[in-house]
Amino acid sequence: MGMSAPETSFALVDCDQFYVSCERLFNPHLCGKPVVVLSNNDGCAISRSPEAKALGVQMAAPWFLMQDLAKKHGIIALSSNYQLYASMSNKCMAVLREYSPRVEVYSIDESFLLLDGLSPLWPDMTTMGHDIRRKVQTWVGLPVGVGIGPTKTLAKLANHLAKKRPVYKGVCDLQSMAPDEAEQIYASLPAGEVWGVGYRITEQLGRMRIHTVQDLRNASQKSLRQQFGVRMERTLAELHGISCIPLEDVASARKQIVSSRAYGERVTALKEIEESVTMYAARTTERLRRQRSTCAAVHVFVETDRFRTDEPQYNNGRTVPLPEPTDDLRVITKAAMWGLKKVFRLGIKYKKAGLMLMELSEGGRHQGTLFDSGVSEMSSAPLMQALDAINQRFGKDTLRLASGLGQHRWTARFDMVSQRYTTNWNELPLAR
DNA sequence: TCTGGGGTCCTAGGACCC
DNA sequence: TCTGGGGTCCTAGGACCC
Repeated sequence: MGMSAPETSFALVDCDQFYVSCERLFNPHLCGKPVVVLSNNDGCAISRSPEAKALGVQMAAPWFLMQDLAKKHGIIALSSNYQLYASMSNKCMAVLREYSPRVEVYSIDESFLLLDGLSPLWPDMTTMGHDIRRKVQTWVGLPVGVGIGPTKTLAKLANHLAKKRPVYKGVCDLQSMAPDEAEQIYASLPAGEVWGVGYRITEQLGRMRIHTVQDLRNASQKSLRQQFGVRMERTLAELHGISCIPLEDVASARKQIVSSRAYGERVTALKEIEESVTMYAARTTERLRRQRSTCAAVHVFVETDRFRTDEPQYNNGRTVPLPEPTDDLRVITKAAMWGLKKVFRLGIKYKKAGLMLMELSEGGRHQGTLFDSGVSEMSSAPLMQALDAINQRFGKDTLRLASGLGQHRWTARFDMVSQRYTTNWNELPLAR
């Protein structure tokens, strides 16, 4: 009798075209039509409906280049609404936590679930996968795919199969397959589909005649390690079912916090850049406090338009050490303004500016007032519209949507009986 | 003429992820 | 005219130390 190794198992649950799916939930007229969600300044398409993908809209495609295509096929383009997506994401994650006590929220639309010890609860894990799909669809209204495997890398790959190959109907469990069946699938997948194998490495692998996932699995561990480093070595082990990337279900504090934005129009005046950097200081400091950290250095940077290759480029940044670790907005803003003056040059057309909080440490001293500028005066109109749409769609008595705006938590409530909105503004408990 | 060996810390750059 | 924003980790090389 052979002892079977205690095998660990992961699921990756990921929402299809997350941003577009959220928008469709609030506006069902968008269903079945080509839809894209755009990035800041309506720059790039960052989420595409299947219909838009079929028309050839690529991920991160510059939207101004798609105008003809959009007009011709009636592609609907929407500006992004992150507060809404974050809210929907939380709802999804709450459903997933009913399936496993160990959930790692990997991104706004993806979670890893540790499945160890759960198999007695289900006839098989594919059944569980379909149950997850059904429940998220019913309770939250969003379509998800489920991939299952003995490592996170294989669960990711399985998730890709679940979404791309109709035969799986949205759930793919690599662990339920016979080894030769799995190998056939690996031989049909390009190596670039593997988590951690990006554009550059795919190119290099191609030159080594490594084209498919199966080719990669058959490659020599030593030579991969030598050419690509320890991360690739780990990826290889994971492809062989040896789990070496653990579940991180305790969210760790950020090591750096960035806020930056490209300007809609190019900017030449210091004053305007100062205004935006003041905003970035407030945003980053809020996040800093939310995770109860302090920072010991502030990095401010400015850039010209990198796409205007016909014009001279200027990229500069300055790291300003702080006298002591702090989360005081006044100190951080002051340091940022000082650094900005050091990198600002007259006569340059700036396209982008940003701020990074560095050398973060957890705990530490929290002091001062968090907000002294007008960041909280964001428009609540889009949120109101969204709330309206949710109510129309679900017809419930009341629905609540909370959002952090500046130093306040804003909660809107819609009462279907009285047909009235009520809003609450609460002080956000950031400082201890 | 000859020009060690071992260690740490820091930074820039590269690659990846969503 | 118009091209996103926010992260992580690893490595190589230089400075510096004894």
